[in-house]
Order: sequence, then C-alpha cells, then structure tokens
Amino acid sequence: MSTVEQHSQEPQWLTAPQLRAWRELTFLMGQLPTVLDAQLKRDAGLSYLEYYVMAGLTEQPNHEMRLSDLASRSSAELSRLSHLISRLERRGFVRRMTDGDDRRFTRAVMTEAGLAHMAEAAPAHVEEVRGLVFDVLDDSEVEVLRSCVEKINKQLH
Amino acid sequence: MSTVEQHSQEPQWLTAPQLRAWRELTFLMGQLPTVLDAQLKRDAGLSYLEYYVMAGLTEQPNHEMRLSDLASRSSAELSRLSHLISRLERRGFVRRMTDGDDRRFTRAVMTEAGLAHMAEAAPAHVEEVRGLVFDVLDDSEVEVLRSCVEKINKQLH
DNA sequence: CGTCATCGGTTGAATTTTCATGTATTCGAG
DNA sequence: CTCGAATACATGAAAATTCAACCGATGACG
Repeated sequence: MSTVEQHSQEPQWLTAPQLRAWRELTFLMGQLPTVLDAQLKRDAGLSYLEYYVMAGLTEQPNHEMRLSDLASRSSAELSRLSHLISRLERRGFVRRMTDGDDRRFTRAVMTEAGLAHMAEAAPAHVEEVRGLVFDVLDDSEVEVLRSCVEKINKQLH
Repeated sequence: MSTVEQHSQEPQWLTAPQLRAWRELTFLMGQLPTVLDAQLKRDAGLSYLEYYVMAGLTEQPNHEMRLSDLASRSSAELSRLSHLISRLERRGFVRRMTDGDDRRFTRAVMTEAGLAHMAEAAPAHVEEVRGLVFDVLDDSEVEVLRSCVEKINKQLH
C-alpha cells in the first residue's frame, strides 16, 4: 500500500491516518498469530489453529461439533480442517463420529486425552495473551477496540 | 480459550469483556487476511504476503531492500521469504543482487514488470481494504484503533 | 594474519495447506 | 418413487511453509 498516484480512474487512496492505522493492523495480523503459535508450539506442541479448534470443541456442550460448524468458527476451509482433524485424531486428541440425524455430517469429539492436554496448555496461553494484549490496554480501551473490530468483522460476514 | 476453572496454581483467566474483545480479535486475524488473500489472488494472481512484500519494495527509494529487512517488515521468516522471492523472480517481478558493501546481504529489486503489476493491482486492493475496514469507522475510531493496536505491537517488538 | 564465531542467506526434506476431484447422503421436483 | 441436484466431507497430488543443516562472507580476538 503506497501513496503513489497513477491510473486513469483516479483511484481513491487511503488518508494518512488511515494508512498509519492500516500499517499497524497488518503488522498485528502478521505478528500476533506468529508469536502465539510459537508459544503454543513450545509449551504444548500445538499450532495456533490446532489450539483454537480444540478450544472451540472443548467449550461445546458435549465437547463436540460438526466439522462444517467448526470450520466456519475457526476461519479454516473444510479441507484444511479435515486434514487437521485427521492429525489430531492420530495423536489421540479427538475422534470422528458420523452424525446419526444426517449421515452427511461428521462430528469431531474431544477425547479425555485431548481435554487433559488442553487443560495443561490453557493457563500458559492465556497468560501469554494477557501479557501481549490486555496488560497494555485499560478497560475503556478494551471496549473501544472490541467495538471497532466488531464493526469490521460484520463486513467479513 | 474458555472460562473453565482448574489447575493448582489458580490461573488468572480473562475477564468477560476481555474475552469478548479477544474473540473478535482472533476472528479478525483469521478472516481479514483470508478475505484479502482471496481478492488479491482473484484480481492480481498474488498472495497476501506476495503483495505486501512487493508493496514494501515498491515504496523504497530504489525499489529495493535487503532480504533480512524485508523479512522483518513483512513478518516472514527469512527462509520463507527466500523461497517466496525465488518464485517472484521466476515470474519476472523481482530480481536478486548481492550487496556490494557487505557481500553477505542479498538485495531484492523490483523489475519494471513487477512495478507495472503492482500499479495494476493496487487500486482494487485499496478499494477492498477501504470497503472492509475504513468505511465502517469514523476518523476518531481510526485513531483510537491505531493507538490500541500500536500499543500491542510494541509488545511484539 | 590466522582461526573461530557470527551473520545473512540458501537449500532440500518434512510438514502443512491448497486445489481439484471423488463419494456418500439427503433433498426436491415431477 | 425416481432421478438429478446439492450438501458435507474425504482424499491425493501440487504448492507453500517450516525445519534443519549448510555455506560463504565478515568481524573479533589473540
């Protein structure tokens, strides 16, 4: 993203404040998942996505969810999630079961080993998130940040 | 990330507002790069990272930068960037030259074709970013968002 | 001035993600 | 009911990323 002028249709560039904000945002989106991934890999042997997929399952009523629901919640395409679940399955953290109601659906279910692993992993990860994000923001900043990000997210469906 | 209690050390979980903000942030970090990647791939045949690497080069004095500088600016590890530059090189968008001063450095330089490709790609991408992010925020929100994200980024080095 | 450590980058193999396609199940029109 | 579409997922090959050496250039130290 630059401020160079060009093209016939006179494209509207970002204003200087917008550009500054955008640079910060792209840096955040690039670095924060990377740093959290490193922490999770080091402390729990899980990737960022693996952790959030298992976290999503864990907080569900029976620690289970349909793959398609899990995919949309975790911003992963179905194929990627399917491979990921296969790897977690091989490690004994989750298992698959076909849905009785509609046999097209597959449900992923946390195993005891998976739940135990998450219980081990969670405290250090939460600590990392607090240290990186919430320790530098006061309550009103948290609210206003959430409000802005929420508005953007609505544009993303 | 859940609110379940466990473990001996009594881990400090996030407060409810912090958790809400964190859910929004993780969704943003997952979805926004994905959506932008899709737009860039469709309209310009470039991945999100390829675009921002080339954008970084383009805005530099001689459209060139050392790989290690480029790597840290674009939140990519050196190895990943090296492979990526090789692919861009094969496509004729950039070329490598070893730095004369210190022959350990490699500099990536935009070619004419690369600059032309970016000039073609930029307007639609900026339009997408504006539509997704800045059209839903007023000026004061942009400032406060930038301020919060900047504080977090400082924690990320 | 050797030599030894470090820096900046490359490379290839292993892992992961993406892409295209295939398969089983269900839904819906006629 | 039957047939054709749509849904939900699986799978294998291709592409990208990560990981672990490796290599040449430079700097530091005796």
